[in-house]
This record gives sequence, structure tokens and C-alpha cells, in this order.
Amino acid sequence: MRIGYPCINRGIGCSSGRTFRLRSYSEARMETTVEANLSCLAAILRYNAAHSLRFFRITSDLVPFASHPVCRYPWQRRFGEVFREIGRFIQREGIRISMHPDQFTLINTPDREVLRRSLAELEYHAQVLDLMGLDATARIQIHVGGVYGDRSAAMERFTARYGRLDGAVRRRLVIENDDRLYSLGHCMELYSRCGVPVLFDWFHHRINGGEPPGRALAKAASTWKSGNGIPMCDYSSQKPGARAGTHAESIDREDFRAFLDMSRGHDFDLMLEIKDKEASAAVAVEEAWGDDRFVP
DNA sequence: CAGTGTCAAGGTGGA
DNA sequence: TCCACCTTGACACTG
Repeated sequence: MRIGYPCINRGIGCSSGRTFRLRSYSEARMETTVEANLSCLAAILRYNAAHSLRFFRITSDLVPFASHPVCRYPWQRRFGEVFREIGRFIQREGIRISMHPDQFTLINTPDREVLRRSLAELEYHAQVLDLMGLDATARIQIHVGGVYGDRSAAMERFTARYGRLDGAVRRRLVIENDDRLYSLGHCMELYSRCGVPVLFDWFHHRINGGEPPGRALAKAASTWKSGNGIPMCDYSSQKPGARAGTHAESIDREDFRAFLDMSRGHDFDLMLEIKDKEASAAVAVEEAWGDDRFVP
């Protein structure tokens, strides 16, 4: 089990997801932004390796507007060597990588244009990981998408389109159970229809699930095949007093220990979706230190 | 320079 | 039919 956090390091003093307004787009702006983002990403990864944090989600904003028609800038060529260098560091340090395109990426949409943009966005994510030379254990996670008033038709569209995805995307794509529309049960059904691996989100499952965590973890784990790496799992806890589903500001040690206990017997890489990022991840590492699954 | 309205993109659900 | 919400920081404009 490796432990990590998504996208942002709050203490390091730089961001790997700096962006700008579409109106400000220029090749010069792209050049300086992507260069700064990659340099910060390298710094975050060095920080993580030095702190036994060996799971990291790379921000989708690494290359702003990468899948937008406005972007004609050849960032892949211009920064190819930088990507390869970062990839070598990731492999040398045994770091696991994920990416998570956001809510606009919907492969089960009934709208052709939304689908076209979504595929372009997924291809961008795959390019980032490919340029780094990472194998298929580096994954791209998305939610299943909308229901559109007809769940079975929406799931059928997902299945058909998954089968027709570009190979570079399909070899990395995993679906994650969400807190409202697609539970672990729905994701398992999609797995049985098309073979897409399922990333288990413990916090969403608590809100929209029902089954005990050990059993749920075992189900999700059964969808990860050799070459995919060990399963990935997202963990968070409820922010006290907030709407159900709001991520906590900082880790709840008690809740986290309980999670470790409940998940005993299952190995996975664990992403802490908690707002204060590396601070809580460090606490999680401390809590997991004696666990025989933990890889420092 | 500080304050603040707004930002590429979708879908849901309540008013 | 419209708008807030998701989630979030920070860009970039205004005064």
C-alpha cells in the first residue's frame, strides 16, 4: 500500500496547475505556463518521495487548454524531454500515478459534441502519461457520467463507447463509484459488461452504497487485472457539520484507523482526498507505518 | 495595489 | 424554465 494525495501541495510554494483565461491564450503564455507547471510537478514529486508519499494524482491543468481547439502549441514536442525526465524519476522512486479528468468528461453523454470533447480530453490525459513513459499501472479515473432519465440506455452507451475507445485511453481508464448516480453496484455491472476496472471510493460508498467495506473492496479489487497494478482506492471523511459528501478539511485519525482495520486483508494504493493535502497524507503515513501493507 | 467578479467544458435537482 | 450546486483557486479587471 502506497499513500498519497491529489494534485496540490500546499506547503511547497508552487502550483503545477497554473492556468490563465482563454482570452489570454498565446503560445508565449502556453510556453511559460507549461514550463513552470512541469518544474513544480518535479518539485512536488521530490517532496513526496522524501516524505514516503508514493501515490500522486497529477492535475488535469498541467497543460492548460490542451484539448481545446484554441491550442495549436506543440507542447508534446517542446517539453518531451522534460516529461521523460519526470517519468524516469517516478519509476526510480516507485511512485504510482493517477489522473482524474473533471466533471465535463462524459463518455456516456447523448450529445455528440460533448462526447467529442470528452474523448479529446481523455486523449490529452493519456498523452501526458505516455510522454512520461509510464506503463498501464498509471491510470485515468472518471465517473461513469449522467443518467439522462434512462439509466439502462446510459449504461449501454458507456459500454459501447468504452469498447471503441482509442487503445491509449482504454488501457488506462478506470471508473469510480460516485456519491449520487453510479454506486459500486452499477460500476460492477459495467465491469461485467465491458471489463472496465473499478476504482473504489470509500467515502462515496458510505453515502451511496450500503455494503460492508471489506466485501466492497474485494469486489472492486476483482476488476483489476495483472498489468493494471494493485487496485487504487480513494479515501475521505465527512467534514463535520457540512452537507453530506463534503470532504473533510483535515484527516480524522479515528476514522482513518477504522478504515485501515476494515480494509485489512486487501492491498491497494490509497489516495487521501482531504483538503489540506500533504499534511493529512503525512498523518496517514504515520498511522499506517506499522501496517504490514504499507510501503514507505 | 487591494478587492472582487469570474472562469472551457455538464448534469442534476430544487424553486 | 431557471439557477444553485459540485469544488476551488486564482486570474485579471476595476477603481
